[in-house]
Amino acid sequence: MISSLSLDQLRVLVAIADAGSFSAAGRNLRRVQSAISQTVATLEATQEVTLFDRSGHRPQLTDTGRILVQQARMVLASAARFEAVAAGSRQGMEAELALAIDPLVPTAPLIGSLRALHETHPQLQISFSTEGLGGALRRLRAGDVSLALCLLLPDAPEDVTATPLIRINLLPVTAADHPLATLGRPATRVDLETHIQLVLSDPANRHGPNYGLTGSAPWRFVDLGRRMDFLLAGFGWCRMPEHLVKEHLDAGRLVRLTLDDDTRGNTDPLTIYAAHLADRVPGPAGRWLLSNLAARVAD
Amino acid sequence: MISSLSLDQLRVLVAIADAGSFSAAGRNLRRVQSAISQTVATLEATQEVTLFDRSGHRPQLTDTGRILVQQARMVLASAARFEAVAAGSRQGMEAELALAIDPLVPTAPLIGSLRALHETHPQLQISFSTEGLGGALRRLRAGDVSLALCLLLPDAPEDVTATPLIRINLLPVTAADHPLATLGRPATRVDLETHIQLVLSDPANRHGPNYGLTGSAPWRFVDLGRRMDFLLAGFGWCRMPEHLVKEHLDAGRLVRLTLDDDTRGNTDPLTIYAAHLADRVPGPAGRWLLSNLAARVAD
DNA sequence: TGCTTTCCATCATATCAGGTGATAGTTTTG
DNA sequence: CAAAACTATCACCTGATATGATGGAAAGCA
Repeated sequence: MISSLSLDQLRVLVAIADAGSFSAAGRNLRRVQSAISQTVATLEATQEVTLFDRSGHRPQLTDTGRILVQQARMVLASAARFEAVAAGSRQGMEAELALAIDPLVPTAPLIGSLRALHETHPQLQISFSTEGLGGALRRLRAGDVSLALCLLLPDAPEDVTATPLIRINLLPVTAADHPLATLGRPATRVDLETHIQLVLSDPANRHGPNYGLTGSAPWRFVDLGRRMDFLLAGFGWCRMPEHLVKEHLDAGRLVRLTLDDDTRGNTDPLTIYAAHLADRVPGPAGRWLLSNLAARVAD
Repeated sequence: MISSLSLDQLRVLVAIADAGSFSAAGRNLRRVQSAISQTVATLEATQEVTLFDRSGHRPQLTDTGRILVQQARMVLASAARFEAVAAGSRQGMEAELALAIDPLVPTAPLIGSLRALHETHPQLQISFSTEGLGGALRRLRAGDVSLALCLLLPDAPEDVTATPLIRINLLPVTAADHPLATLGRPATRVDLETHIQLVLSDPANRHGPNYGLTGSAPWRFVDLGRRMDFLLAGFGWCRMPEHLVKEHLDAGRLVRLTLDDDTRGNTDPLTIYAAHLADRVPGPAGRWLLSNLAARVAD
């Protein structure tokens, strides 16, 4: 046998440390004292350590023994976590919750909900991925994640079930020193097409549809942060979620564009959906997260 | 039995995950395949979980099973730490190393040595205490710590064995705007006695000897940092370790006092000793730390 | 397709770790 | 000094578990 150490030996050791004597530990564990004595003896023999100092009346933990009791508590704690995970999945709890979210999803409420989820279900492993636009849906379809927070444009697929979660306003904006900012009248399609549009695009699908594409000279970005850098630097215009540009608008670094009727078609609020595969319903933890998140964004 | 989970079950579970099949795991563990099969069955029964999907040819880990394998690895890792501690103490290694240091001991080399000690003996628990002057020696005598880095003034006690470790220069200093700083001649005993001396004193022994006490109006401090604050604020003068005031001297915030022959008696370098009780010799880790520290301060 | 190999579940049997109960010795308590 | 509490040791026995054999199913191979 590679190692003869057993959890039972550790349980006995900790019980002795807690109870204060071999006999008391035996009573707590419902074993006779001799069994305790013997377990300690074999533990000491197999590990070749002296756990108790027998010179006095009742055995006293040695220095080594005290440290090993601490170690034993840690082992038992991790064993308890093992059993907690088992108990969780026994009640139908998924063993892990894998999430994917699209870049446009606001992270503030998500962070709060994830923290609350971890506190409620400490043994649940949570994994999280965010990639370019469309990545969340792709990971959902690939089976990598069980829950996606994503857009469903241009069309709602058949194989996923989605519930609306948040609506975010997209505002056409540009830098304060950009020509479009000083136009003095609503921008027409021609105005827009003569300037660079900074678009988010699905990196895996470069020639597919680009949500909100109007102009003809798009620069393509995968992540919002980098697009924001270019936007602030005055390289072009784009539609941005209201909550991300509010501060810049207030500070005057960005300005909101007014569009004429012709180009206003796709300025509807964008809806973020919580989606899962139709044949793979989220477990209790996933549903808990969704309801918590829904309550949080309702504020 | 409170919990029937055993380390052996976890070893088997992990072995299967590593080997890829029950049979291969059995070969690795030198048990027949039926023993593996049975262990898995009882683990699944007692925890009431399904670890393997038996629908295919060879059992495949379920989602829950995968997570539980991860958990099992963590339990086994902590069990391995338990055994590492036991193995360490089997070789005479102390189970924990408790240190106490006096405030004047320079911390820079100590931090380096402690980090190296932790890398060399990861399973060793290191505890560390620093209190007022004399506190290290007191904790050593009380048996709280096995090793003290401390002064041995005014006299070397009989019951401890000490080896010199570092000599630190004590410089009489005061703030640049203090009257003593602009004296223009070596300070006499009378000069010093008319000004406040900022002394470190043993908080447990307020009326005992105060190392380096010259003046008659001492302000007593327990920690060096606070004393430094008062020193810089121009409240008085004191002797400080060279390495702590070098920067302030260079910057002109503090100035070194020159003393006349009469008061120069106790300006000898102060020796920091590594001390242990004569009847309680440090183990390998303590000796390792001392030699590493000695090499470090030799630079 | 047919043969061989590999794999797993099940069962009866054997074995051994470990729990039980009794006893003796020691220290503490009153 | 007696009673109580505690531990070590021993013989004994129980039960968990490893073994070995068997059967069936899937996969590899010619």
